[in-house]
Amino acid sequence: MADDDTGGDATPFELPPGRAASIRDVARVAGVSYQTVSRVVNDHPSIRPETKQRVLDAMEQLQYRPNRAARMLVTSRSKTFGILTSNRHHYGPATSIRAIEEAAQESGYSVVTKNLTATDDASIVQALDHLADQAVEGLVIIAPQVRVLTAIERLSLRVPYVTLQSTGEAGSHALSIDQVAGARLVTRHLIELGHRSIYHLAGPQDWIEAEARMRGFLAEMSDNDVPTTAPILGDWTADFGYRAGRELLRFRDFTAIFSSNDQMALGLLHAVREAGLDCPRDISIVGFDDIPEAAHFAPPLTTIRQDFAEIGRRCVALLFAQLEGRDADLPAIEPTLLVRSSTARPAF
Amino acid sequence: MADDDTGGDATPFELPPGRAASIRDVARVAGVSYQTVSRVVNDHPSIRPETKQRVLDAMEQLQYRPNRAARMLVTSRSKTFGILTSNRHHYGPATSIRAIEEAAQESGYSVVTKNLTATDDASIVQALDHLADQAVEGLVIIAPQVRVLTAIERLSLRVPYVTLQSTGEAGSHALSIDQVAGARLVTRHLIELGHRSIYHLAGPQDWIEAEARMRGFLAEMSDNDVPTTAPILGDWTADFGYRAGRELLRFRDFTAIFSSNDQMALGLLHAVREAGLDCPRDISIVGFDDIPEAAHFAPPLTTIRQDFAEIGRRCVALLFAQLEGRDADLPAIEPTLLVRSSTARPAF
DNA sequence: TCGTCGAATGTGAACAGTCACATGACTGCG
DNA sequence: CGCAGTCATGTGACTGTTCACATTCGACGA
Repeated sequence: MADDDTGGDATPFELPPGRAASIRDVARVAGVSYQTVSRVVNDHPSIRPETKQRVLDAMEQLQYRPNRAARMLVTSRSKTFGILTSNRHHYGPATSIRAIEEAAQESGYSVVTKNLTATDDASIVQALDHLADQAVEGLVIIAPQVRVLTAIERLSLRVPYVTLQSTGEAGSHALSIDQVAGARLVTRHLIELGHRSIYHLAGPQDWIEAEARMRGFLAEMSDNDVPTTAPILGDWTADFGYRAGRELLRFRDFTAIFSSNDQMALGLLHAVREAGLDCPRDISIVGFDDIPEAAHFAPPLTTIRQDFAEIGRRCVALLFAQLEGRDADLPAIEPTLLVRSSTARPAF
Repeated sequence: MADDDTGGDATPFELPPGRAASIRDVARVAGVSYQTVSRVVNDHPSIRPETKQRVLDAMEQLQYRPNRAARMLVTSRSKTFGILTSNRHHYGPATSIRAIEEAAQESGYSVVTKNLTATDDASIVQALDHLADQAVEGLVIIAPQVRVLTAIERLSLRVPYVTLQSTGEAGSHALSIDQVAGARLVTRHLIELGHRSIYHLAGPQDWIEAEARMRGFLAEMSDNDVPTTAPILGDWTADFGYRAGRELLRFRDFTAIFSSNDQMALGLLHAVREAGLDCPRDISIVGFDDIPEAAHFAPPLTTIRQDFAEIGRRCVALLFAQLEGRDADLPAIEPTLLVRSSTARPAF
């Protein structure tokens, strides 16, 4: 049953050196038609196990690799998602990206990330353009989202997209992680400790999560009838936190600061120390994100932990849902409060 | 001159809804052959400016986008580089990745990053496989490099690759950033301050840069006839630094520690503080990398700054050099020492 | 005046897959 | 015993682009 194949003679079949094996080469070696090989590759049900094995062997022998380009061309599906990110070295985004990559790959998708260097409209458009060139089938946006969103509208990209954080308004585009709830959580923690004058060091306001955290802060404060001052708009960096802290400490008309992320909180801590004050004795500071370093700050930072990996996974799930035209309604992920040593009752 | 085109009548030419415009559609609208359109796209020299404009207009009108897949198929060039990374959220790698993406894109290349979750051989092979599926033309490796390198050998990948850090030995594959020099720099700094018992908290030894930094440390120590103890092998995390610090402080038979990266130094700082000691009065600590947060540690960290962006750019340059078969000999980048407040003369 | 050259453009065939349809063999049923 | 139906496999056409090779046309030198 084995020696009836076409020309099963001494020629071990070698292909021209430069070229990689194609489906047809495999077919020839296995003694079947190229279509059969294609069926094996896509494991079509009706194929004899014996034939399948023969094809598999041939593939092994020729080191066959399906050609993505050809498949992409004919199916006009790139099996690629794009991620638009701007500060990827931040812990949260980076963790999510990793999870996205993994989840995507499980479904045979790959991921192209594009970094936004500047946040002006021109570079946003250029970045989206680049992603469009890759024929991405879906988009995850971890960037100054409001601007990107309008750019997408303007370019009339016909691609499903997901923003990493809840917009509070949008339907299937936004991932409902309750940033607002997280912000309320830390704020309540401070209030319960007895703080009555609390500053908020916010993130850039074109970031939806920055805006959501700020909303949560303001809501919790007003719910508890604590008067608020205008939030300070930062840029996520420790440097900014430091400078803001120095500025703030010139007056010292507060007992606590809620920083919209952990990096800025680090800068704040630095400024407090430099002013000869002690956190948490004189001033309580809380962060947001729980980066792996936060536990080793001086003092270890009270913060909000978010499950960034889970967020990433959900991004992919949502994208697939949109691709398949169904509505995936994922329950919101609840952030958790991590009380460490940077918060205490106010001194007076 | 404008109304002599073929059939410039009332049909505005619309293509079947689902399909995107192809080179042939553009050709029809512009009244030229598809080859001419192809020439315009690749800006071939001999094409009449007038014709070119007509084609350009048609492209604009149809919102034409060249189809990557088709081009890839026929040229068998993916115009894609792969990055294999393992701890991308670390500042250094992340910064380099961004620079790589940018530099690549300038030459019309895109970048696919693949994250290594586990560092066992199986997942390395799987990751390389995934990258190979994308038909990447070059590879940048930011990962436990020695293992990856052997995996590449074993898979007989015929792709030029660059490792982010100097191996000290390899030729054109390795990027010569002088890790050894950097390590010598900090070590000398400590020695010059008067330290004679210095511990080294190293990175995982399958990371080439970890190994190089350790080599630099040992070399500088022995050059100055300072006796050394065996380096402690860490995992780059602040958590590890903290635990190692606690362990080390039980004996306190040293006056300084050189940590192979800033994160571990942060953990060390934490342990020192917790032991009721002061850095730098009791113990000096130095890091490596100069992450943006290092300036805000308690105390601000003395460390080695590396130009990660420049490294990224060079990766791409090297890759192109390898692709074109020429030898690019880039001068090494010299790291610089940043003295902040975590180092001082030893107390006794 | 004619062949030659180069510029500008067109034609056919590849590239490596998938899809729709066709074919042949075998099974089960009336 | 013939016919329908399924299983296993094969054939031809098509995807959007580039490459190698025509073809046309005007200019120019012999």
